[in-house]
Amino acid sequence: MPGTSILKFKEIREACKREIRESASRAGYAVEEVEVTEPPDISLGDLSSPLPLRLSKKTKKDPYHIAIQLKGSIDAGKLNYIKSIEPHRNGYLNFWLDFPVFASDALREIIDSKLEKVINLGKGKRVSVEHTAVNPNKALHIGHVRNLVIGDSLARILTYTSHDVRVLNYIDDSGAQVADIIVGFIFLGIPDRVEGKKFDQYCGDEVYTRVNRMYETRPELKTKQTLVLKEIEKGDTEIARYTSEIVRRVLADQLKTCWRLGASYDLLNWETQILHSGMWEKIFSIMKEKGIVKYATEGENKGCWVMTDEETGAEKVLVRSDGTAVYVAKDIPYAAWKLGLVEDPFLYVEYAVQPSGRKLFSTSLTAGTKLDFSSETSITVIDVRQSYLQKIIVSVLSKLFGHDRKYIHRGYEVVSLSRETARTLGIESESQIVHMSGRKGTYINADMLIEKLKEKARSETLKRNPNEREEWVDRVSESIALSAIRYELVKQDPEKMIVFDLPSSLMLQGDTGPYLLYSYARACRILEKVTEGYELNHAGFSMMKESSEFQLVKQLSSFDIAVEKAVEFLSPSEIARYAHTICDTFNLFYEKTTVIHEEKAELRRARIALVLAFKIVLAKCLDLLGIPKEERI
RNA sequence: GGGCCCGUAGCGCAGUAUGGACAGCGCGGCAGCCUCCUAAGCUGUAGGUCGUGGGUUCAAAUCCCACCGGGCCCGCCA
Repeated sequence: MPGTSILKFKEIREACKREIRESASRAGYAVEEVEVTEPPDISLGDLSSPLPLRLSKKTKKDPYHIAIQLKGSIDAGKLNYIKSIEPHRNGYLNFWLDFPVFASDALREIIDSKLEKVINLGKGKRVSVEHTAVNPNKALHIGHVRNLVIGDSLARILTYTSHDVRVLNYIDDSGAQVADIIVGFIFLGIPDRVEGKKFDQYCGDEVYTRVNRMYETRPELKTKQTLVLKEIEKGDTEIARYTSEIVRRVLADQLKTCWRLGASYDLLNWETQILHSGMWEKIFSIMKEKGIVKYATEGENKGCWVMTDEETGAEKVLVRSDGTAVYVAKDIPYAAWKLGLVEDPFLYVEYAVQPSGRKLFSTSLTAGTKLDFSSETSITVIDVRQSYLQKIIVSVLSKLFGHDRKYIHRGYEVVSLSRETARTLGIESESQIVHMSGRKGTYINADMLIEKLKEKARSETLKRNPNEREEWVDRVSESIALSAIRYELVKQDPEKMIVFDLPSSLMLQGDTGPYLLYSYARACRILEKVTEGYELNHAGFSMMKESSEFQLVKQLSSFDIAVEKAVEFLSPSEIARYAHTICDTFNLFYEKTTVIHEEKAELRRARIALVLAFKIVLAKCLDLLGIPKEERI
């Protein structure tokens, strides 16, 4: 088991907290939590505590005097890397780092470790992350990509922090959306083969939308949908087998997009198999025994099995009067399976080896081997519109099994379209935003967006590298396009809606993925030209004068703090923002100083170390965000 | 009717979880910087009643209450 890896900056901050607490206690103040933050300006020090301000509240003493008092009782010998401590008039206790000593040690631990060692936050805990889960009747649109990018980044971050991660992709192969395209193929004679277009796009763009338009003019078609759904639920009928074949063809194309976006999975969970596994019947009978569901003998839900919400008293139907389970009810056995709370009815077969090299398994009820995909914690990445239903699942699980395992809904807001972008799809709207709709065919397709981005990246790349081989240009354009789309959809707080605007999403400058790649390539190009080694002696760092140099060292040494936040809040955007911050500082450093042309050898070698450390940290961020790296763009 | 989320510069966002030192960044505007490690970069400038009103506090974008605006959810659909 690897030890917890803590970088220098956090270590120093924690040491300051401890020593301030002890100093306060020696000075006669009882203190529990000590806050130590970075001051807003470098002239105010490297670390700072507002504790004197807080103490003045209780004691009614002048905070400045408390600051002086605290400084007096601090045992400076216990604080490595701290050069000086100064009380500030405003009531802060400010700390200055001994920069040359700090910088050389901080960069050494980054360079020596290459950040390859995991950060041991998870202690090997088994966690499942479910993401993507696109209905297998259409191609991915940008909303699905937000889901994928959040989920995939989360899985990468959790793996890096020593969680034992299993990535699940749920395939709803028995839902109405799939039934719709089957209705189109079987009852409307729409061809189930297409030339010159991905099959998933064909199904979504042409078949699904067409069938839904026809429902409006020919309502009797809905009975065909019901028929198909019944057949799928029965299983092993001609229609069920045909549906399975279509679903697999759609999924194959969807996975191409997912893999292209850098995602990979461990397991495909098929809804039909969950349906046919008998898990629901078992759980349903336990729910009946425990009184979690009851049979409604009167009222509007007469003849249904319902669950009552204690808070509101509202009834939620779980089993219809015809005996079939509703959507959320089907999710309950799956959720219980994820957490290993029910006997696993599945066998597992290898479905594919993914481009990442990772094996992708599929559940099976008929053949395969026994494997263990259960987890102590399950994370389901699904948009906020599902919050209510996800809450029901949590509630049922805790009533059934208690609270020793965690079912977490990682919600995120949807991606909608700007009015202008909606207009390009032929939608006129009064409001500022327009929601995408698969049924209506109003969405931005993911493959299309990647291609547009790639095209733009290609022309920019050719401008800068006119003599490069096509193969190289193609690879770099692809990486730039992927960096753009992944960063765009992950940088924002998940709680906030993304209003997608086509022209601005095609931008390759500013706060974008390509900016990160550009910064990375800049660092690589410097290191490529370096003809000597780096050096981590104090002398070189003591010659540094630029604030960007000080800032960059501190920021690089704070990498683990960003990772911890990302894990704590299950929010990959923390890493995206951190990556952007270090790039800003690096580019400032690049403008203000020179590395290979620096004449003073010691300073030059210290700067080489700084660039190298930057490259290592940014590379790790890009890995965690699933963004491909290029040494030159 | 009940519940959840969002509201910070013209536009898009960070900062809110742990209240604290002048509210930051990107795009767009204007003015600049490539005989020098990639100008997909950098600098300067203009631009803000932190939705509104109250409250708590020495101190509020941050905490509490109310209200306003926007989005979403509350189906024997999935």
